[in-house]
Amino acid sequence: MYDVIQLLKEKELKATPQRISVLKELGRKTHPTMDDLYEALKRENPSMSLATVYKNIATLKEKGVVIEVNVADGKMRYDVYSRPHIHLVCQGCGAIEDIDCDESLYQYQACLEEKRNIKIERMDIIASVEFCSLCQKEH
Amino acid sequence: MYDVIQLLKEKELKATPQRISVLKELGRKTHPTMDDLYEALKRENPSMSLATVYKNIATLKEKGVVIEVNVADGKMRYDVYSRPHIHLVCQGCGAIEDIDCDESLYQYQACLEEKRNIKIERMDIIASVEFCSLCQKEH
DNA sequence: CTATTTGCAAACCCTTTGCAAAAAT
DNA sequence: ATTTTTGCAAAGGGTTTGCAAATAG
Repeated sequence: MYDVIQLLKEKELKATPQRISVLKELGRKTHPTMDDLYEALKRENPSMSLATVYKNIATLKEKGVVIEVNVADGKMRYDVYSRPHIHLVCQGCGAIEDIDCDESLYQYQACLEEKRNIKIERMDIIASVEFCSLCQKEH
Repeated sequence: MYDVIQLLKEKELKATPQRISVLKELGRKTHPTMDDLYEALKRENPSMSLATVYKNIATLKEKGVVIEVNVADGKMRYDVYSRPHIHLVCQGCGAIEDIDCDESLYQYQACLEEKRNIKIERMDIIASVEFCSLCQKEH
């Protein structure tokens, strides 16, 4: 677990209780929706405002701490950025699991980046499953 | 170019002028947004309603003719499904280009499908580019 | 003739914004 | 003391829905 206060200092962001708990909650959950986040945060601080969560996410996104993943349904999901990885997305429920790149994928990516002069940010694999290991439900 | 009337007959959908032009327009453009579609369709038939386009897209989606791609910004993009392929997405503008899978990717996908007992529907690669070959602009 | 589809307007949901009060540095 | 952040409520933007009239088969 990263040091939230330290991280905020590095990014020159004020360490408000709201911001601290947003970051901590992001570290706890994997790829929560805004609703997931807000509900959890309100439980620990009932005066937490939805707008505050959105604003904090926006700020953290600008600083490169958080990335947004927008797949499967109309809802954004949020992810603390660490290293390049793949998102495996359940088409049924939108749940997301992180997968590390394997060697062949790294090679494919490097090749594509060079050929097109681009920088690959992420790779999302959208899949359907009979019994979803991501959300533990049938679809 | 596919035979639109024939396709609709196969899918047991009524061949209304609106539906026909939605399908034709989808064949003309690559990954249009709803706005792209609606604006083009209104030009050829000014009484075309936005709701009708949405409803047709929903119907065609159910029948497996059209898939939605939801990346980069809050806007859906639509794609007539043909064969498995990769979407290369420009992080700057959301433009999408189709790329065919190469052999190593097919292998990776097959391996992942077997290991996890899933069916991969598509793969989206989100990339940033200095000069976007997709939208022909700098980001 | 029957079932589907259209077009309009209203509703919906998620996200963003403006602003004055509160808090961080 | 200055600048950022909060919380509220209102606005925004894309998408969906209810319903009566029109149309396809």
